[in-house]
Amino acid sequence: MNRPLPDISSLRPRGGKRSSKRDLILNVFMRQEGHLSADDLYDLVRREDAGIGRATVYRTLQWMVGAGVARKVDFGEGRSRFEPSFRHPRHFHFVCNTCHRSSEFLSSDIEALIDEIALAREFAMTQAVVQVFGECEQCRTGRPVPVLDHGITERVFARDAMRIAIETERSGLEFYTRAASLTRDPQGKATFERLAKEEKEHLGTLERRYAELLAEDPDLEARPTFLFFKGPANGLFAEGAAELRRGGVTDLQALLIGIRCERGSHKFFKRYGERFEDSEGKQIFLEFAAEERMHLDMLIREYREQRERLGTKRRRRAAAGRSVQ
Amino acid sequence: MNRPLPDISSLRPRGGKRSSKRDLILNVFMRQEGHLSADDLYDLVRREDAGIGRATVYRTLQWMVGAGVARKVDFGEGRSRFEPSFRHPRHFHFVCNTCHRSSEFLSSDIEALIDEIALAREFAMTQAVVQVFGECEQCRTGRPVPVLDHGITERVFARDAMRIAIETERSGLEFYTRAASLTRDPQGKATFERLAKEEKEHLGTLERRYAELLAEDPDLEARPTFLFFKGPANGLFAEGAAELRRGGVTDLQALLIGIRCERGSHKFFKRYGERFEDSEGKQIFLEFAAEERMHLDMLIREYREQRERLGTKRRRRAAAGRSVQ
DNA sequence: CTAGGTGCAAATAATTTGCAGAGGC
DNA sequence: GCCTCTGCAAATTATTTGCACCTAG
Repeated sequence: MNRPLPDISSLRPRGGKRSSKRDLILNVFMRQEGHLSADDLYDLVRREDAGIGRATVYRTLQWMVGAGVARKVDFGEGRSRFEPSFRHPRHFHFVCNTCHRSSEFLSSDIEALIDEIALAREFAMTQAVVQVFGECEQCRTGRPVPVLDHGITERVFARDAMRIAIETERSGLEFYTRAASLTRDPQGKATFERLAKEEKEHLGTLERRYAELLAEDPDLEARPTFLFFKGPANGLFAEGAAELRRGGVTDLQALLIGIRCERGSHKFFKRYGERFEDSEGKQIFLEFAAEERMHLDMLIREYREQRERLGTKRRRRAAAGRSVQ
Repeated sequence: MNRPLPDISSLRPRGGKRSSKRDLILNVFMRQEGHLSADDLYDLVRREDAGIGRATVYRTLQWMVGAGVARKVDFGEGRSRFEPSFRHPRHFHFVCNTCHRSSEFLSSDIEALIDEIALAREFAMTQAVVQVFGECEQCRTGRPVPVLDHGITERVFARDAMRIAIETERSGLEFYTRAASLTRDPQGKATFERLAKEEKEHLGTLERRYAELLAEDPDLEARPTFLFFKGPANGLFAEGAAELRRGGVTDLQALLIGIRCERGSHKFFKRYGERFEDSEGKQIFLEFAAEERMHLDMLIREYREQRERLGTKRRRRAAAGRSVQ
C-alpha cells in the first residue's frame, strides 16, 4: 500500500524556510499511521538522523499544526498526541479509560449537526473534536473483539462506503420502480423506468465489488462499523419510497420527491468523496456522487418539462373556460 | 439565587474519609460557576484557609473526578480545567482559538447519536466530550455579541426549554385538532378533542410563563441558543401532523401516530428534566414530561379499547359470514 | 490503634526558551 | 548579510510523590 503523500511544499506556512531537518521530521510524521506523542516522533526521527534535537521536533510540530498539516489531539494522558490531518479531516474517537487505547469513527450525522449549530451560533469552526470516554468491549468482557486499528481502517471505510452505497441504491430502486408504476404521464413513466434500470445495473456492480472486497479479508464483514450515516435507512430514498407507498402523489410530486432524494444522496457522497485521500472508499464515493448528479439533472430537466406541459394545459383549459363564460 | 447543593455525603467514593479540608475544597469548588484550573481552585481555597497545600487540592480534585462530582475538561492550554458535573451532565463547548474563551451548548440530537453509536460499538460510555474549535463571533467581527456566560446560562436554558415546550404544544394542538376532525369513531373523537383542549390550556400557561421570563431580562430573547433540539421542528408531532395532513389514515392509525409522538416527547422531556439541577428549566421539563406521560397513557388505553372493539366487530362479522355460508 | 488524609519539599514529565552557531535565500 | 532554523542545556509549568505527621472511625 504505497500511499501518495500530499504536496508538502504547498503546505508551508508564511515565512517558513526550507530546511532538511524540517523536511525529514515532516516526512517521518507523514509516514506514520497512529497518534504520535512528541516523544514518539522524536524517537522515530532520531533513528534516521541522530543529530536532531527534541526542541526542533516540538517546534516543527507546532509549525505543522499551524500549517494545518497536523492535528493535536488530547486523550487526557497529560501529553499531546499528533496525527496527520489530511487523512480523515474530521473523525471522532472512543477512548478507553482502562486500556487507554483509542478507536476512531466517523458520523456524517454528527458532523451535520455540529455544522448547523456552529452556523446558528455564528461561530467560524475550524475543527470539531468528539471524544467518547468509557470502557471498551475488550476491557469489559475479556478478549475476542475484531480490531479496527489504523492498518485496516481504510478497508473498513471502503466496506462502509459500499454498504451505504448499496443500501441507497436499493432504496432508489424501490422508489423508482414504484414511481414508474404510479406515474400516468408516459414521458414521466419512461424517466422513472430508465432511472430504475440504471439503479439496478449499478446495484449489481456494487454488489460484485463488495464481494471482491470481502474476499480480500475474511474478517472484514465482522469488523465494527467505522462510518455511521443514517441517511440510507432513515432518509434519502427510504423516506421518499414511504411517501409513495402512502399514495395520493401526483406525477409532479413524485419527481419532486426524487429530486429531493437524489440531492440528499449526491450531497452526502460528494462530501465524503472530496474529503478523503485516495482510497477505495473515496473512489466509490466519487463515482456515486457523479451518478447521483446525473440522475438529479435528469429529474430536474424532466420536472421542468412536465411543469411546462401542465402549465400549458391549465392555461388552455382556463382560456377555454373564459371563452365559454 | 441561592442554589441548592447536591448531597455531598452521598457523593463519597468507596473508602473515602470525612475531612474538613476536603469538605472545604469541595464546597469552594461547588460554589464556582466556570471552568477552574487546579491553581484557580487552590487560590480560592487559600483565601478561606491558608493552611491547605497545593497537593491536597490536586488530590481532592482527583477524588472528586473519581466520585463523579467533578469533570476534567481540556481546552488545550496545557493544563486541565475542572467543572462541577452535576449541573449539566453532558454539555459541549465552543472554544475560540483567538480569545481562548469558551461557550457552552447542549444538543439533544448529538447526544442521541453518540448514544446510538456507542451502543453499536458496544462501548460502555461514561462521558462524551464535544469541542468545536474556531473563532467566535466577537473576535471575528469586532464587538457587540450578547453574552451567554455562566451567570445567565440557567435563564437561557429555561428560555430554550420553554420554547421547545411551546413549539411541541403547538404541534400537538394541531395534531389533535386535525385527528379529532378526521376520526369517525365517537369515543376516539372525544379522546382527541380532550387532548386538544388540554394542549391549548397548557399552551396558554406556557406562553404566559414565557412572557414573565422575558420580563425579567430584556435581552433574554436576543441571546444565542443554548439548547439545540430538532425534535419540535422535525419530529414529534410535526411529523405526525404531516402524516395526518396527507390523509388516508384510519382512526386506529391516528392513535398510533399520537402514541409515537407522545412517547418521543415524553422521553425527551424526562431525559432533560432528570438531568438538571433545580432550576426553572428543570421544572418546566419535568412538568411537561408528566403531562406527556398522562397523554401517552390515555392514548394507549384508548388504543387498546378501540382495537378490542374492532376485533369484536370483525369476529362478529366473520362469524356472521360463516353462518351464512 | 490504624488506614487514610495532609503539608511540605523534592521529583517528574512535558514543553518552552535563551543563546551561540549554522544554513538557506 | 540577514533572517530564520537548530542543538544544547537550562528554565518553566503542571502535576505527582516521598515522607513524617495528623485525624477520623
